[in-house]
Amino acid sequence: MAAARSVFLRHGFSAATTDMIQQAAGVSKATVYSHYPTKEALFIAVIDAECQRFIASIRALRFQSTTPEEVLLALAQEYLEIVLSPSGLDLFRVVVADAPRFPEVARKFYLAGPHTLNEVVATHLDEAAERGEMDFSAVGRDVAASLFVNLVRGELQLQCLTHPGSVPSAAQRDLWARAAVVTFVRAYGKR
Amino acid sequence: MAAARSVFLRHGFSAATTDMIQQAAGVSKATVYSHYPTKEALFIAVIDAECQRFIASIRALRFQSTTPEEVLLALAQEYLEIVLSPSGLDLFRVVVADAPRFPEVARKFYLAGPHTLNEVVATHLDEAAERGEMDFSAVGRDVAASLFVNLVRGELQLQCLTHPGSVPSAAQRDLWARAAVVTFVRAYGKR
DNA sequence: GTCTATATGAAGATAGAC
DNA sequence: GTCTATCTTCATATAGAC
Repeated sequence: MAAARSVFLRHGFSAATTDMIQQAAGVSKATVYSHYPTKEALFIAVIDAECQRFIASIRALRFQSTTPEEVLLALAQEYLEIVLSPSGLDLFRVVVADAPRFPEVARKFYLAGPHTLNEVVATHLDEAAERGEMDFSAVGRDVAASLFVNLVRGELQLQCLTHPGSVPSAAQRDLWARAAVVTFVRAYGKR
Repeated sequence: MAAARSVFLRHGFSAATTDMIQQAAGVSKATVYSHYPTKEALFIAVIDAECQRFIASIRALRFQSTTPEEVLLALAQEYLEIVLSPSGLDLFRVVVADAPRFPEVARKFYLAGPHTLNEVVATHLDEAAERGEMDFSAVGRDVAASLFVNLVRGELQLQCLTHPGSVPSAAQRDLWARAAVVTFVRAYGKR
């Protein structure tokens, strides 16, 4: 599994070969096929496990800051770290690339990553709204949560995906996290 | 080229075979190789041409509305139509998937699509700022332009990429376009 | 459970005739 | 310029011994 994970995340489904996986694992071809019936089944197992890791890392995000700005900023910074990590980018790449061939895997990824985060954010927005700190009546809580997540992730993720190998600096991550929070709070914070 | 475009956009580089392209074009293997030396070269030619189409469609966006809201809304709606079109989604999928193997192609795509649009939007934001209708001093004009684009594209593009075949309704596109504009104007419009 | 060895098919690319 | 036929390599998957 570890070998398959490394190979599939790096090359995607089609370009990955069972030879690579077999060599990375230090076993023979037949050993791989004794555990998983086909290359497809192994791929699905790998991506499913990776989605579980993703969910866990997102659900582990914790915030006990004071102001809404601080909560959102902490959330933005930690989320950027996850999504811009090498494995985060590789997972996104592979899932999107092979979505037409593995639609179930892609759906599961959406639920594991973006959807889970939307829910986490929506919960925090609810609390802020209840405390009277913010107001989302213009678009609704769920839409607002998704808009915030996309503000945070958008530009940097796209740059990373189209400039493979070049990692954005901590300063850049901080800049975009703050810009997203500033925008969101200006739009929905009470004056 | 038309046959190669169809096959590469549907399957990506690795899963596409020269046989598919040859059959789709109604010619023989050797004919393909008499025009392009390798599969790689054909792929690069196809994606480059597609990026040119992308630039052209973005630069063709025109707006002569009155209020900043209307300009941004028209822009958002037309951009969503481009980016959520079958060829727009396929291009994104393939470019991102094969970025590690074809980094130059991926860089060109970023410049053709997201970067070009950022520039177009930034120009309009400049005009709005000069007219005193908006104020981007908090984050800067370029960052603001990118934030707006990501508000517009974010959620729907991600859903389309992870739910292949299911096209969002016109009502959904309208909902997200309006939500993005509302958020952006609330954040940066003069009161 | 794991190995070596191999079956079987398909991929990218070319030779040479028309 | 295009075709048919073919070369070579490498892919997935399996058979059978240890």
